[in-house]
Amino acid sequence: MSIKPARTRIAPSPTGHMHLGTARTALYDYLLAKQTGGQFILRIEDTDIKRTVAGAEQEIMDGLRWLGLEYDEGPDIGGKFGPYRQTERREIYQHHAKILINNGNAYPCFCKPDELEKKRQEQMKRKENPRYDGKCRNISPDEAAKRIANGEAHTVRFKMPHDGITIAHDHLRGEIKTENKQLNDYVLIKTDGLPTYHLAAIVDDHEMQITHVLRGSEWLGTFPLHVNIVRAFGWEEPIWIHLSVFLKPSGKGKMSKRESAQAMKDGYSIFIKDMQELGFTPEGVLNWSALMGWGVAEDDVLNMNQMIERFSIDSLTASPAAINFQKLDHFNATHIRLFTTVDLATRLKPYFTREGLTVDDDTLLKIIPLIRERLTTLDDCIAFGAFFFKEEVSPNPEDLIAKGLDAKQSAEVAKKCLEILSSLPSIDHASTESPMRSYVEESGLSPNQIFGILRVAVTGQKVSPPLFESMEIIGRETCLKRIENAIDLLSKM
RNA sequence: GCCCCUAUCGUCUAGUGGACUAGGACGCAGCCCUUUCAAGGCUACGACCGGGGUUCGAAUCCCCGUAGGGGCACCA
Repeated sequence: MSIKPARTRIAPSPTGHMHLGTARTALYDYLLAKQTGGQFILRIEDTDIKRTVAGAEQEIMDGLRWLGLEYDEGPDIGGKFGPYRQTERREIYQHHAKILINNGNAYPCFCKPDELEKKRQEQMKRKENPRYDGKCRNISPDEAAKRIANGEAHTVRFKMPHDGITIAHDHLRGEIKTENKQLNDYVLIKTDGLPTYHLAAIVDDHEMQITHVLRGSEWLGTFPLHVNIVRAFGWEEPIWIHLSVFLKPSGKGKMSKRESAQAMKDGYSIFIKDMQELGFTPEGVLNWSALMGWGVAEDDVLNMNQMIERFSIDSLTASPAAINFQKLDHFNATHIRLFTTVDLATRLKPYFTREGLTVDDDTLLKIIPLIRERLTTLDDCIAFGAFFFKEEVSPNPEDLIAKGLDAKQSAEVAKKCLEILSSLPSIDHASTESPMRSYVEESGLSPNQIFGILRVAVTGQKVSPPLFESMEIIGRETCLKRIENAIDLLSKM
């Protein structure tokens, strides 16, 4: 369905951890670019030096790559339209600010921060909208030049028209009309010579030939400003798409530090780096976040190729979406079940080794079919499979006692199991099941009681993958040893 | 306070004037399967924010409320 190649960009600020919202916007950017045969670009918006956090840029790049959102151009790989870090583009913005000054759409401002702050306070006291009063709007170019030459600190402000209305067009919301008197003479270049977002983003999007700007709806307020800046340059506008924000699970407000901490306690996070550590998969995270804000009627389990195929900016939704972590679990588990055995084994191995276990690859491959459908997150493999890689297990003695039996009776059951199993040359699934079933029949006990004792003895836990298959993988000697140990434990009670 | 955006099951959403007894997914409840836990299958419960219009006809278009969200920086 592609018309012409789209160039899209994700333009995060390196001010903290990479957020879920960034990931979703990047996903949509990526899908649009790939679908149309265009390019997806990473641009770092680091013009606020005070807020820049060391390592944040790397985290963004790592996060995008982990998600599989490979960018075609970016700070670490370059590209035709670089540099891709705004602090390295200072002259470009200076140049463009001059263009605006020269064509009467911007002016130098010499007002001091404290004096502006004072005015703002007064305006608020008078219940007026805090707005720049235009003091420097009409300083003559000659005088301005002189003061600049004298080294007087100054900013550059956009000269917003006082009259009329600005009509901006958002692809999801249609025409957004704003009275110009509501708008402000925003600062374009700060005293430190670096641009604000308003100038930098507009200039870069144009210079980098971005065709579709996808960003959060928090930019809707300054959207008319941006449109005015584009028009002041006489440039063609990109297609603007303001995505809805994510709300906390209750739907009341954005995720705050408090909710983030609570989520972390529950084993969830809205930070990409955390999600990776918590055992979520790129496939799960992508599928989940994609559907918050993108209306897919049916068949909503999608991989990257399917998303690329089906994505459309026309089916994006404008209303805010409450985060639902249960649904993340669902998508994560669903994608885990879709992985091939080898793929899943590769992904699981780090979680086992992180736990200090030595992983034998053959064993790992064998246990995948047993644990796959039991995993919600990748790190669940510890709960379901750690005992395969341990020399010994240490069951809770209480757990060895079957329901309705006492320790002595349970020990008798364990002994009988040991007797049956040790008489077999091998305890593979095929040869163990039948004699064990016969024993259940004769004993008058339930499968639950007998297999329960055996399960705890062999795996060390009450909940495990299927018993006979597990014993086969653990091996005859180890199984018998573990049952003996269980008998020992029971007889001491 | 001012400006902007949004409004369908608890949640994410489909729906673009008649095909709607409003569809799907998550969750929840029940049943089946079953040696535990899952997975799987089946069934149930569950929504058009309110009020006015427009129209033969409105979830769908308009207006007014209401609610929620976002913004009002030399931050992005």
